[in-house]
Formats: sequence, structure tokens, C-alpha cells
Amino acid sequence: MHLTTEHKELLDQAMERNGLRATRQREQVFSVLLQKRDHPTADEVFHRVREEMDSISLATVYNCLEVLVDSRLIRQVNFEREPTRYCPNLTQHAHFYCNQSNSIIDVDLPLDVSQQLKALLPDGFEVDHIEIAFNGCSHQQTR
Amino acid sequence: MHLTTEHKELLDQAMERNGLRATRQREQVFSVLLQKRDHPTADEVFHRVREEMDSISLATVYNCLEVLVDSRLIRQVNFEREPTRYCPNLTQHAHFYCNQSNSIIDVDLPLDVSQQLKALLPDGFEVDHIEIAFNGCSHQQTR
DNA sequence: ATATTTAATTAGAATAATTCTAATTATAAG
DNA sequence: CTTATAATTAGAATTATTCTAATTAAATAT
Repeated sequence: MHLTTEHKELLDQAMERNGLRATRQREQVFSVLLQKRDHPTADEVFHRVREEMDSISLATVYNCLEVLVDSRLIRQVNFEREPTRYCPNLTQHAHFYCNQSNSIIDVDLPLDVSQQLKALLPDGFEVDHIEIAFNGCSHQQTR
Repeated sequence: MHLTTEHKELLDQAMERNGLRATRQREQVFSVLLQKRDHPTADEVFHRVREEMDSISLATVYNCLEVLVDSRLIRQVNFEREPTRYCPNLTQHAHFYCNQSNSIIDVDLPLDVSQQLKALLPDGFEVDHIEIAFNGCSHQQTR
């Protein structure tokens, strides 16, 4: 497990705040997500975690991911009917789905743009978050 | 069945264009979606269609919806892990999910805003479409 | 330290939306 | 009217996810 001190504290504090425990499994799942900046499915996370912790169950991975999402340490991204993916990038960003290479690319989202989007809403609408998904072709190599 | 002449022609042309047939079932599914400006699931569409065509099967409804989406006569909207919903509003718009009333509200999307969003992408990225989902509370009555 | 309480993990069953399959029926073309 | 092709149908299969009940681990109190 390779959680940096900062990330470990981030997790500990988030768990504390929510009256939850920073278990080995939760640390491991968080760690795995931070190690590779991609967008794995729960099943992919499960397999990556298994490499170091072969007793973990898929149900636990789902539980850990849910906890991490709820405490806003990671983001959950859904695209069409595909399995949910998880994303350690906490900065405000959109996703670009390349339907040729089948990959997901993070797209930075400047504050003024998201504010402009919120301005489209009628009075009294309170926004918790905005999901923006581009779909198209990025002309990148299929990795 | 209550397809207006214009909608009937819209369907016929779209089917023609794609080498498909404008069957009774496809007409009926299209009609049901146009009759009520909401965002029903496949199952809800199935039940609405059944009222007038009791022989239709759920598989056919799924097939019809897919065909209509592919021919861009309706839109498919996905939110989190909820069942896919279908939307007859073809104008450019975003969706607002009110997590209190659990309803979906269409939000008009001006052309300049979507263009601004596209401008965020690196060179060479080609956009087919953009999905924008707001999540929050609209302070509306739970219908 | 040890016992007790509470929360988390586990394996596997259950669920729910969607897709697939193979047979039948409808539509269009010759 | 026959033939070829596409669409529909019922039901089985699939897949991601959630639930369940038993076990284990962590935190707290003794």
C-alpha cells in the first residue's frame, strides 16, 4: 500500500467527519485509485486491489467506493449504460468519451464556465454538482 | 395512435434514410413519447404503449427506442445508475435532476454556451454531442 | 490488557435493467 | 403471389449492483 501521508490524513479526516473507520480495505481502494490516473470500473479496482490484498471481496470494494464517493474523496462517473467508473481527480472537470479509442479523458472546467452554466437555471434552483460529458472522437492512439 | 402528419413523415423519412421500416410498433412508441413531455423509462413506455397495443412486447419497446434514438428522433438520458429515460425534446437542452422531488426538468441550452464548452477541448477533438446534467434541488412541488 | 459494543467485511444469493436467442410474423420486392 | 428480408415475440441469459446473514475487526469501556 502506498498512501502518502497527506492522502492518509485526507482519508482519516474524511472518515472521522462521517463517523466511519479508515479500514485497511478503504485505504487500499483509495490508494489504488490514486496510483493510476484513469477511470476504472469497480471490477477493475477489485482486481488491482486483489494484487496486494487477496482476501478482499467485490462487495467490499463496492462498499469502499461508495464510502469514498460519499465523502467526496473520489468521483463517480457514469456514461450511458456502461458500468460505473471511478475517478480520483477532484478538481472541477468534465469528461470526454472517445468513441473510437473507447477512452475517457479529463477536461478541465474553468470556474467561469460552470458559473455560466448555473446561470441558465431559473431562480430558486440550487445546484449540488454539474456533470458534463462530451462524446466524440479525440483522434488519439488507442492505448 | 395519434401521430400528427408531420411526425409521421418525420418518422417515415428517418426510417427510409436508415433503411428501416416504419412499423406500427415504432409509430406507437414514437407517438407515446410525443404525447407527454416527460422522461419515461423503457418500462413506462411499455405500459403506455400497451394501453393501445396490448400485443407489444418489452423487447420490441427496447428495440423501437433504440431505433428512434439512433435515428435521432428522441434522446436517451442516463442519470447515475437509474434506468435509462427517453426524451422527445429534440432542442438543445440540459437536464436538471431534483433530488428532492426526484423529477427531471429540461433546461434550455443556448448555442453560445455549448460552443463555449466545445472551446475547452484541445485541438483535434471532434464532438458528437454534449450531455449536461445538473443535480440539486429545484424547490418544486413533488408531483 | 480484556470484554463489550459497534461497524465493516465476506461469500454468496437476489435483483433489476437490458440484451440475446430462436421461432414466428409482417413487410417489401420481384 | 412468392420469395426474401426485417421486425416482433416470449422467454432465457447476462451483467452490474445490492442485499443478507454470518463472521471478523476496530474502538471503547472496564
